[in-house]
Amino acid sequence: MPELPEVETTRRGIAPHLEGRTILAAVVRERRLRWPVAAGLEAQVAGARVSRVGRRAKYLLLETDRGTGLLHLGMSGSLRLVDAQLPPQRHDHVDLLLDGARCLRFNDPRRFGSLHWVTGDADAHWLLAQLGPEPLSPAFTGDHLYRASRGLRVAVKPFIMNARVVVGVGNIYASEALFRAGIHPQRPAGRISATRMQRLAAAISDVLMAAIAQGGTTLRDFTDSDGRPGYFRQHLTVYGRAGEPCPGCGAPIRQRVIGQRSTFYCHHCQR
DNA sequence: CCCGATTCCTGTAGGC
DNA sequence: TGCCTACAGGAATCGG
Repeated sequence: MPELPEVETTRRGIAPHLEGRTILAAVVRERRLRWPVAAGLEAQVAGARVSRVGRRAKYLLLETDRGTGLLHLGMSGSLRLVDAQLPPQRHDHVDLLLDGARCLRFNDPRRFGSLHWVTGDADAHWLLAQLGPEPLSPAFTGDHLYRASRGLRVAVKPFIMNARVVVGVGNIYASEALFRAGIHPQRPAGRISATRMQRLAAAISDVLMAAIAQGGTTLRDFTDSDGRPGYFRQHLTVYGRAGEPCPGCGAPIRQRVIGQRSTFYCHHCQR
């Protein structure tokens, strides 16, 4: 399920194939995604020349001379570059046909993904306007987390998964970062010291960078734009490891639901 | 404002 | 073997 490292892996995979290319046409087979694909999108896209493929949070930005494509992979979405003649398969919802007989193909079984076309400033789009800092940017610091959390009683895990606080931290990496920082996921965010928030910010950026270096995490269905899985799964310390010994103390990893999400942690090492 | 619950969707795993 | 149910989760939105 794509979190920031998986989206960044996808971005790096498709960028060389898109930048400088012209999108000849869009083919939308299924408009019912997380947000309905606008009826006029095909007309807006046709003829657009891609200058750059960017990323904001978990959104891919297809920057062109005619606007910006705003693509979210949801939790089961993937992009592949295929021959334009390759017949579409089940859940292949959108094709962007490129010059050179290639095609960027969006597949999303659960349809939690989305595609918008934005003219003007993409950062002002309603999906992006309220987002917090990028976790791998200088704006993301322990001090930011500390100040954003004062007075909040919400558990720290849903706090760091809140995109207004910091973007790109999904369920897997939230558990991993909290383990690395030695912080119990249930601890109220507003009761964590500035020093421990520094550790948490460092843990978040460290685990995300490490995951990007491994091409992301494949649990069951994530593949990059060439159809290859990511290899960070074997580096996950707590996620999906309920009952296994904690590498720090040997106590069994616990699993419980926090903020409606399955959470993994060591009761002994995380306080 | 704060925060928990609900909602969208389908593939997969587990129980019987 | 096969059916049925629970669960997975990003993130907007609703309700208290």
